[in-house]
Amino acid sequence: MDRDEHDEGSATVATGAGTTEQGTRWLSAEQQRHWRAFRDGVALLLETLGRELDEQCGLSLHEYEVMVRLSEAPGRTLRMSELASGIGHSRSRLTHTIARMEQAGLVGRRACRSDLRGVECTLTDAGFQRLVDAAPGHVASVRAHLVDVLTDEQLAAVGDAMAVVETRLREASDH
Amino acid sequence: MDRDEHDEGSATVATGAGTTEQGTRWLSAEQQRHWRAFRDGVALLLETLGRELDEQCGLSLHEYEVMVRLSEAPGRTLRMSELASGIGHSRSRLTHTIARMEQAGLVGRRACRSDLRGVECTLTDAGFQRLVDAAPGHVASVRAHLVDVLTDEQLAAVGDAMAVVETRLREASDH
DNA sequence: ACTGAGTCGTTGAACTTTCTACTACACTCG
DNA sequence: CGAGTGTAGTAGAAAGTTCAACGACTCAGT
Repeated sequence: MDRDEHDEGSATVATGAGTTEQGTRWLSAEQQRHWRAFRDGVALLLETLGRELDEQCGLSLHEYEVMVRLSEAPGRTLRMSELASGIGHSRSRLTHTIARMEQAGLVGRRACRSDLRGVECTLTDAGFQRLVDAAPGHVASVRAHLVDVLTDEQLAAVGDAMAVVETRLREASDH
Repeated sequence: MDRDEHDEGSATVATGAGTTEQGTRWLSAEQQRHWRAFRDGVALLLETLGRELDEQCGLSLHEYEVMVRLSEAPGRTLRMSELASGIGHSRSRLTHTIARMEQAGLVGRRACRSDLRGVECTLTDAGFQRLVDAAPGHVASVRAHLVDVLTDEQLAAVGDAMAVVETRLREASDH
């Protein structure tokens, strides 16, 4: 075991083990390179955007996302589960997040009229103002580290590709 | 406030607030669409890959990444800080993660000869075998949800774009 | 109406990550 | 040498996330 390669194991792991389950379609060197670049680039980008957002205005990327969704909803209000599925968080996680944000005065909660099981969550004026203050800095970060670093074609390619990925994943989970 | 748009606030947030800091270069509708597709697609993809890996072999994506890096290193050994910076985790986080993995028998630690401050972390045989067992399933997931869903050109475009993003971010932080 | 299955949101415990402080060692420069 | 500065790794507390279980309600079938 003296090689020193990739990520997904075709060479290092498979070679090192002597025999790995046959029939695995490993990634080609090219594919591996791209997958790894994607993985590492995304990790570094998201970490950077999150850190800058936090430095600029004390919000996490998750909280920001919650506020954006609420700000766009009619009446700046959404039900907990709509919010949760919209941003792909568990209901439990959202409950905790919203509880903290409610403490901070960013959102309010009240029972839902039409469905007594439900809870409606509303962005407060203070929360909205906080978002207005935060948005320019965040957009600047997204530009600085993603949008302005790529050509229009590259950004479009990335966006289109990830849209395909997301669509497939959603199709798969809806059966 | 009756509009219902995008993400980064140019219309909803700026409009809603009446006056936002002038001079902000908001994202165009196109750019916003691509950025949002990227963000949501990545989130869903990573969540799916992590869940499948965990179901298949009880490892998190982070642990898997640690094991891959160690498996590729000479002697299957790396110093804590090399490992941490390689995968972009804080040293503290890595300490906790490695402590858990050591408990589980996946890795071992010992003091570094050349630098007495340092600690060398080694993938055990059991850990390596665990990786060998996990790799085919994980590669299958990556194929199913990313690689095989895109054309070769799309994957290359995504990989190249994210490589640029990563390079820029690293340049920026090295001053 | 009544029952049973399913959804909504919450809760508290377990677990993971982050944050802050700390010890130990390395390196540089006078 | 030895004082000062910087780096490696750890430790514990705080903050955030996941998990399993629960109470409350809805809805379809009877």
